[in-house]
Amino acid sequence: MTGQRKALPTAEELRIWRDFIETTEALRSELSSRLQSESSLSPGDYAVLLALREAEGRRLRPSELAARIGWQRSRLSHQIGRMERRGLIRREECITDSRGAEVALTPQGSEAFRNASLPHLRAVHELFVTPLTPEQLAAAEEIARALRARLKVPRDT
Amino acid sequence: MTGQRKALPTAEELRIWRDFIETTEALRSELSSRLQSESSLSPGDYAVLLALREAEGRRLRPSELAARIGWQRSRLSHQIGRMERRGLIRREECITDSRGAEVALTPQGSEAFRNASLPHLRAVHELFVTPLTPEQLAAAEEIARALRARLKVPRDT
DNA sequence: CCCATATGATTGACGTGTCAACTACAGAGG
DNA sequence: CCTCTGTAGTTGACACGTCAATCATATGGG
Repeated sequence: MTGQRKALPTAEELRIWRDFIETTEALRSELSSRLQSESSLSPGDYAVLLALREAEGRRLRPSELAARIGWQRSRLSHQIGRMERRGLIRREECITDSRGAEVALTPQGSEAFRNASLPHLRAVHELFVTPLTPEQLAAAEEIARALRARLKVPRDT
Repeated sequence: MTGQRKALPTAEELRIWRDFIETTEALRSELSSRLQSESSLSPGDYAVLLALREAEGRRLRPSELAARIGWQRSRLSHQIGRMERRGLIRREECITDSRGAEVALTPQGSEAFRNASLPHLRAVHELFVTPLTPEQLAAAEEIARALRARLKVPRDT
């Protein structure tokens, strides 16, 4: 009833927004760069390998894999192509649906993930967990929840 | 004295981390998509246009521009090339240093920014400011500060 | 059985980001 | 003046992401 929906951020709110978004971007970028230099894996590689390791039989249908990591199918398809060239995963035909495919972890992919995992988790601890107080960590969770709630809504008038 | 520096996140901390990073990524992606569909500008375009508008004479040396928005020069150079093709900015020679160049806002670039600005700020308000309580907004600021402090440090042992 | 449509997956075009060369000029020292 | 080194900026190769189009097969209705 107040037209708040169309309101603009104040200078202060805008400053916080920029700090916040730039910081999370820098954080992502630093994690990505460490993962790359320590393990020759991109964050995308890591996400795919993680999902496959946790999957029944270390294999998944592309659609199912895409759903689990929240990607669009075409993005995954490109990623799978790149990973297959490097021998991290293997594409196989699907028995129950000849339109479909299956993505399977190779021994090399499995090993690459094992080597990457520990350093990556340490980096997450160092760069995200350590700098925050327990209260801030809890606040981060609530902030994420609040933001996510608004994002899911299609976009009201 | 406790080996904490090498510690791993707990399952709970890892969950929070994933929620947090995925949410900020989704937020960035939504903002980007709205900017694109409402104004045909990418976040990169917007950042460059904003910096130029705020610059003395609406022009900047590429290095100075890169520094202000925190980009590497090569990234900016590619961006400038794309924006020049679309008529948003213009490259000019630099009088005081013949190695150098200057990037100047064109009337079209200026107008594109004007058209993009209001809807973009509204989106920031809607998707970031509105969903958070004042306490959460303050907490977001502190969290960003804490994370940034750790990131700046080169990387201790 | 055959067709219309839906679904699984891939592809190509293109914008974007990083990294490592590379070009061209500036500026200091001989 | 000349060389040596540093700096401004660009470029090319390649990884990545999105979008729209495409291909092949599945599937339900006549």
